[in-house]
Amino acid sequence: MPKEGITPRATDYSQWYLDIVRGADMADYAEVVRGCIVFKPTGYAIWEAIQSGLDQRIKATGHVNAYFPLLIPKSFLMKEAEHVQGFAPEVAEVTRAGGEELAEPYVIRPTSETIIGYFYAKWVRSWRDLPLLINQWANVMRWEMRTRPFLRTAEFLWQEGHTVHATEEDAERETLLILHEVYADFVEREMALPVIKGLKSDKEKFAGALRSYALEAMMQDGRALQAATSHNLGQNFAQAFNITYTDQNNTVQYAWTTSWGISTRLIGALIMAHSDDEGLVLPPRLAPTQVVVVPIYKNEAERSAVLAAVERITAGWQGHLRFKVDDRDNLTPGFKFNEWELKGIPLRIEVGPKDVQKDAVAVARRDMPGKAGKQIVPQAGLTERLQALLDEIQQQLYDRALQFREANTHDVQDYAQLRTAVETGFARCYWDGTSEDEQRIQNELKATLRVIPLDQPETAGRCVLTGRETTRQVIFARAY
RNA sequence: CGGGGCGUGGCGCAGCCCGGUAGCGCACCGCGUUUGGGACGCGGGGGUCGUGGGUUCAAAUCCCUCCGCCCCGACCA
Repeated sequence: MPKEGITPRATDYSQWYLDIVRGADMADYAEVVRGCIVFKPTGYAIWEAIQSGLDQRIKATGHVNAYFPLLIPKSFLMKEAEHVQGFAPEVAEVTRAGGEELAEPYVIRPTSETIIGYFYAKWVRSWRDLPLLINQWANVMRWEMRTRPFLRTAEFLWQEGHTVHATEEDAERETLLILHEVYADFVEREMALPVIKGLKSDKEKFAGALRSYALEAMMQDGRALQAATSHNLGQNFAQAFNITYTDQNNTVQYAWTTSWGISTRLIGALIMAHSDDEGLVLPPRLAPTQVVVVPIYKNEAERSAVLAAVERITAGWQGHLRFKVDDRDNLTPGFKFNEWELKGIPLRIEVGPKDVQKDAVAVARRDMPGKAGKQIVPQAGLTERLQALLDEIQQQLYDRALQFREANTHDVQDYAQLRTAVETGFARCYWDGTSEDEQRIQNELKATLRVIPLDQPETAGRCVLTGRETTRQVIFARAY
């Protein structure tokens, strides 16, 4: 049955998204600050779960955390030609402070390559100082024309890794390590979101990078969302900021740097990949609360019996399950069912007088709304059963998203097929065009070259636009 | 930045055309009855009608100004 206040996806996908954000109580518009949102506790808890999973992987691959200033001298931004062109239009500036006009304005960081580059130039002297592997968790600001909660906000939270290496090979290895071991591993395993790993085209790469790698995911409306990026910056920033080291042969060399990031936009991806017309659907491994218990009773005698049973049942859960008992007395069970569905809690346990009598509980799966996902199970062995169910749900969400992506990815041979394919999903095709050709497709079809997958076919084919033979296959799609 | 829409209790809206006591639903507070899929009754609180100006005996309503927000595009994580 349709949820009150949630526009069905089929009616208006964009409105559905906004309804989920509001309905699940994840964010509030920061109405007084253009394009910004308040991350409410429910939404912020998801970010904390993302942070925790990523931070572990970042550290496990040898990186450490640090923190750099929010404000960057404006001149820093100007030092890398492509970089300034890419970011200048959307930076906010601080021109006054302490009641006086500043000699040099600061920009509020849109990303930190420049300020970090400045310090790295000071810190790096010898080949022995390399690699330098630092990550920072921070907020950044980009004055975007059009904003949407989580997906694109003027201020957003992210992590940005910035590393320095002695050789191009080392920098490339780092860029790919992050893509595979940190980002793809996290997004696929924890968020249950299948991704296509690949390279960005020159047109789409990060402003100032040599090469950008990215993870692309498909949302339920068939559009692409870039879930993560990892950039090999070459020597561009090393030259702009004079990051040099003395090698084993006593020769001064420019270093090679990388940068990589994941942002609160992932919360938007999470919503759009898994949720349904009943509300948010959270993958169990990421869900701040995995199990909610709703006690049901009619009178005081039943109440004490049921609550005692709940106490007994949940006693063994500590350390095994993240759970919550909804013992609010002023709301009906039906209201609670709807509320927790809206908030995406993976499993709901109902404990009523009938269950107490039978030493059973009712278990409802969020990924299978309605009767299909509801069953009565014995209290004995419940903890293990719930853990197994959570694993099953996690897998189910991943499989479902992957099937959806496969079903909506079309191999296209010519322009007419490309046009049709990007209306509903990904178009996979051979490509030998230029940046100008990409621009033309963007103008005509509103689709962009999302990614050049790392997995490439053995055989050659004809470019969807030019007809030239090529071995390079790419994904075109409309994107968020 | 171009195109469109909207500003009225916390939220969603009606009222405006045709000027005359600011209203409805939800939410909120109190009491009581309820509770296995969004409970019900009774009582109650809360609004500079976005801003500034003008017309008028009288403006939420008519005229002008400014501001803000949302949606659709181009730009972007």
